[in-house]
Amino acid sequence: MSNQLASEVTACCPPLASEPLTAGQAEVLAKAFKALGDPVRLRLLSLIAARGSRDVCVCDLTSAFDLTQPTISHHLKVLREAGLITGQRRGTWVYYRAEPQLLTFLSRMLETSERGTPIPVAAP
Amino acid sequence: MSNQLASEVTACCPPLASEPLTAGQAEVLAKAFKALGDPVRLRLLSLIAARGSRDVCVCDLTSAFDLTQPTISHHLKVLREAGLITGQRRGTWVYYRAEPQLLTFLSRMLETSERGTPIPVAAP
DNA sequence: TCCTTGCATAGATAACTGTCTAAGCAGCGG
DNA sequence: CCGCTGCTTAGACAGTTATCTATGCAAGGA
Repeated sequence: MSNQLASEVTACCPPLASEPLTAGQAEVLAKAFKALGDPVRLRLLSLIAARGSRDVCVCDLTSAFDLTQPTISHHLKVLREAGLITGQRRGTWVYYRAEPQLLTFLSRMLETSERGTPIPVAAP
Repeated sequence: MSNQLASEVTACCPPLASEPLTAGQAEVLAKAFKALGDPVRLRLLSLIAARGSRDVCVCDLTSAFDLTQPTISHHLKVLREAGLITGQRRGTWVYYRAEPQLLTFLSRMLETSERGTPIPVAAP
């Protein structure tokens, strides 16, 4: 799943803005961005990623939301299958941590030549 | 629409991995990532962004896909409302160009402290 | 003025998704 | 072995979305 992304996309690697994507590359990349396209998953990912290499128990994540535990589990699965996080069982609990390589990769895909321009407070 | 993103999110700005997002920030960011979560839109954006400040006629975009013109128009609208591209009519044709500021902003949101690690070719 | 071309909008429909409840599975402690 | 806790899976359902056809609108040329 994550390997699919890696194998399909490793060869390419110039940012979006430098040359057009092939249909195959776009297909694979879209899965990763789609996983980021939900506010609950974005918050989950930020909660996990903000702890770096110290992984997080699912029980700590569920308590941060007003959603049932199966719903959180579903979102974690989506993030997992996108390759953005990995889970590991230790005893009764399951711990997740972020995959910084894919995050870094996606970050570079969105880079443009236009550096140093902060987002405007308001556009005309 | 794009202003909503700007106003909600300008104040924050540390990357995902540095501190957890608030629910409001996640809501707004998710809209932008959701727009990127479709292979057709990713290819459209890359076709547009790859030309930098030289904008692209819609007619050139539709011919690159095996989809009807209204479908392409729909995807362009999604990208437009996400603030990723802007359109301008000149005579009979409509031309689009990318908004590098938002792309740069999203890129920074995905940055991690782990720099310089390329994506692996295959994971175990 | 009318016709043609380029693009957007409207409406319909099949497919997907986010959420819930219910049930199942893995460990651990009695 | 039994029951409890933490998490995942299954199934249902409402809301969303990607695509199409049909239509509308703007601009330019005859």
